[in-house]
Amino acid sequence: MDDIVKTSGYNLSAITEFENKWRKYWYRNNIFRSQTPKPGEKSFYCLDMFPYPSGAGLHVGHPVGYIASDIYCRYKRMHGFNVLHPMGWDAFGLPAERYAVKMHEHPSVVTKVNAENYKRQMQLIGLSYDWDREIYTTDPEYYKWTQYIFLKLYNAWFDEEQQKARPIEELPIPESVRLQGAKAVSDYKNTKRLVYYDYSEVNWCPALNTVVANEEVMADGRTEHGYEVVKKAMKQVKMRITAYADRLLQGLEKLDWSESIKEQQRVWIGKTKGVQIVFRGTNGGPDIEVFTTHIETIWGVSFLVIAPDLDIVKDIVTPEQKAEVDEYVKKTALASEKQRKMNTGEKTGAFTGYYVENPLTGDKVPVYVADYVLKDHGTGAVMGVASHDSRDFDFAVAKNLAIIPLFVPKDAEIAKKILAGEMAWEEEGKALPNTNPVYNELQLEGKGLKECAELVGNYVVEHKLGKFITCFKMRDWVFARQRYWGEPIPLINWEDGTTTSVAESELPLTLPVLPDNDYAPAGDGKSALAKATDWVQVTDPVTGMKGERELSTMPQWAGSCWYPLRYMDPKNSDYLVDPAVEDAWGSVDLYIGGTEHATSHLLYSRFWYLALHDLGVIRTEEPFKRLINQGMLTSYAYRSARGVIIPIDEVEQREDGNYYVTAGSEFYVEEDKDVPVTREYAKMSKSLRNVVNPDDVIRDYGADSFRVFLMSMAPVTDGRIWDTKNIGGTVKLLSRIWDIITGGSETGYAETVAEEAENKEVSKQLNILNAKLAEDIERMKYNTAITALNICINNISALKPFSKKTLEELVLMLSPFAPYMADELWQRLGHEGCTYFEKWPALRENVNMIDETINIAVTLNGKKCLNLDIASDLKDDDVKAAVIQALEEKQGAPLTVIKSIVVRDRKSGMVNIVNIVAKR
RNA sequence: GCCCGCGUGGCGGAAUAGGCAGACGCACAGGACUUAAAAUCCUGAGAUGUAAAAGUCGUAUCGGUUCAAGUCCGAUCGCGGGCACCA
Repeated sequence: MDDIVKTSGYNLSAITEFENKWRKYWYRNNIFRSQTPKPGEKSFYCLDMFPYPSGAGLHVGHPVGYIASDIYCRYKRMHGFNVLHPMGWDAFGLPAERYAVKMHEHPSVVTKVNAENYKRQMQLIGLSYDWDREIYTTDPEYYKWTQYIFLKLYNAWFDEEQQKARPIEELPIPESVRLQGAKAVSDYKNTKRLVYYDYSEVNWCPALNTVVANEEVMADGRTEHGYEVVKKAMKQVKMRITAYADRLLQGLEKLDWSESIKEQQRVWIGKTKGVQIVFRGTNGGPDIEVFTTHIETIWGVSFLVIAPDLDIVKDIVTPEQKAEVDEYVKKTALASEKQRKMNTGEKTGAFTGYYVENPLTGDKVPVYVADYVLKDHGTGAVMGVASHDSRDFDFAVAKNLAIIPLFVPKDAEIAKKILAGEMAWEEEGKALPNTNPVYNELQLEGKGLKECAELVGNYVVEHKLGKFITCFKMRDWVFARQRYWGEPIPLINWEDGTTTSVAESELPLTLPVLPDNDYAPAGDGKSALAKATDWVQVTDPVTGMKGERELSTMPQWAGSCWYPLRYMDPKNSDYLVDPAVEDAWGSVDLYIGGTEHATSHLLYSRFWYLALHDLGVIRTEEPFKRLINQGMLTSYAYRSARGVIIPIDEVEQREDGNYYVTAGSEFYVEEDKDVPVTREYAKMSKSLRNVVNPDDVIRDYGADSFRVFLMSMAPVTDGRIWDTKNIGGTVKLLSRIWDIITGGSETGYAETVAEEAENKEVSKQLNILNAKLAEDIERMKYNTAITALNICINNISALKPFSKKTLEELVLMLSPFAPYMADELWQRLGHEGCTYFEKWPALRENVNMIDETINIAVTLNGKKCLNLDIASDLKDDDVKAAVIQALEEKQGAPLTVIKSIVVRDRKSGMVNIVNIVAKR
């Protein structure tokens, strides 16, 4: 493996030696430590999404983002910025708890072991984290503040008028409530808090014996580990994130995030505007309100559908239909999330026997229950318009209900089908004639969909039949897990049915150690905490009333919602972050991580910041100004003819280009020795035996090569395929630089010349490199930055000897990418300490960047026909004349020029292309 | 089904704002050095064509705008990601 690194003095033993040396130097001297910025000091806050430290350690894919941010930070540092670049551990979570259950050991033990391993690997790579600011979300000194924030939100309500959270004491209590006494007032407050209890259906996972969040349920209706999820009503702690729907949506506009993440959040929030309209009950029965975004189709309503789990169902169902409806309601309630989703397309339902009246036509409309209508969206009731909604169409077909066409498109074939009731039409069309008086009063016939929608909507609102409303798809956040390994929720439920919060002074409310170290859930959906009876049972010292602590813990997202704040002031025991310190750093300037948190962490975190800002707890409103999502790293995986997955390092490529199992491997089978294995690529995973560990790569090639290689493969945001055998090009580049600087000297550096004696071209090339690096690092295109380094080396390597200044500048420009080597060379050049604190080289002045003659392309009538050398200082007219002369010479005939265009490079102003349009 | 993104040599990728497509690297071939190999250095290469040139074709496909299109517009196909009965 190590035969690639064999050139010059840049060989593996030397690399290992100096990398170890500098690693010790950096971390022992704490050179990456940062201090709170002083007034007027330039600062930069760069944050990596902190990892959950799993037992497997880092594979080579994880550091893509870490190295990307590290290069950026080192570059910023060299530009005089005070850089905050911290790292910590999102350490609560299921794997550690499962391990603890199995081993009968407190989960903090394995958590610590795993995190230490991650830290070791990160230091191996040379990441410039300030480890003095390391945090664990599981540390009581940390989760004390998570609980503190929880209490702030619990003791707050959302003022719709002001569109902001306010302390619960400021909640206006209606006179009618006040008259009913203290208990009524308290209950009223509880319905308004940002944190509240709610009996609601949750995703219940029987296998894990816990509740999981919507975003943890995959598209197939299972958890990410494949366990089945069913619906179950439970009393849950929830957070009122929906109150912030509008602000979360609007806030996106100001953020420098990828459009795709913003769009995912927009879709998740799911804002829709429509009309809520009342269908009057018949025979004295209740009215039903529906929400629709297509009020213009109200003329085509042939039925109404309500969600089976709405309370109103039992009030409207007729005696004759009761049996059928009851059975349907029961069946849908039992159906798992998965079954429900599998049913897409096939419509089922039951008739309630009840009728309502269409407010515009007066028609009697039958009411059905069907599970394709969701209780939580709008009013949980929709108007069935079979001809203009594909779901309603399917339902109408299944139940043999009327299909009333209203709009048809120009296309005659389609129009015919719509009129025949053979298909639903959901796009633009013209309104058909109708005998309804209101329809004709509004003169809808012949008008388009949108125009009709406006006319009908306004009519409905003016006549007080309905109102314009806005709906959101987003639901409130179920903020509880029936698990042990999470932050305890600081609430107490008393025997009189009231709930109080733990006093701030009692925080942190720490997790109790459980008897016999038994961390398995207590069953019945209760977390393992139920077993800590001493901890759970509380008695009010004043009244003697008994109570029980909330048994569920916070979801894993809790700690990560606010962690950027804590890094600024990690040891503050008086407050989560000193406001002055928060002001000094501001919010995160650059946040780097994967896309998998698009609608979870990144949304929850924004929600907490907004609420905390409203309540005056923190100063900033948005956590992350710029977000970069690194691409996924995949790796090849090999499968033998027998279907066995072969580990990546036990496969070799033969001359025919195919891959075979290496002789001597335990997977080697004599009969198959000439049967190629198939190659696929996939995310690194144990089961595919394609995991590459950075420890191994660094052992074989050094950390600098690992860093540069990983960054050279593709832009940070793109996916990439790891293939160790391609690392040779990177090693070669670094060794060429090494040779240029050292010149073959054992401990010193190459022979140098005075600056004036150096080849003029060198200055030009260094300036080109410098400008290119600045540009590429800023937009995080490290692959082209490394290319620029390569080009520069190619262009100057034959121009030695160099000045010492040149050698120094090269080392400094290399430093963010390959810091170990840069520091070693820096020392060889006679400097004390490391490059981390050095200034990035300035562009050299008085360097002639322009050659005397330049080569230009000439196109005739849009087609390239020749290249021409011209003096670089010619004016456009002279260029044209020269070009036309050259063309005429080539053709041997005069040219009738119609038009001529001289294109100059935007930056240099040099002629690039000349295009001549001539008569043929 | 809907939304978003992307299709460039054998491969990873470059072309930042419509201006010489294929930079740079990997892999490959030839040469130098070497007893030999490795390493290193030099040279070559989109396809087609030619003795070599010239020429022709070429950024998924078809069409359009433009003096000029990988880049802009329209349609089609393919791949990747997200959402998924949200009325």
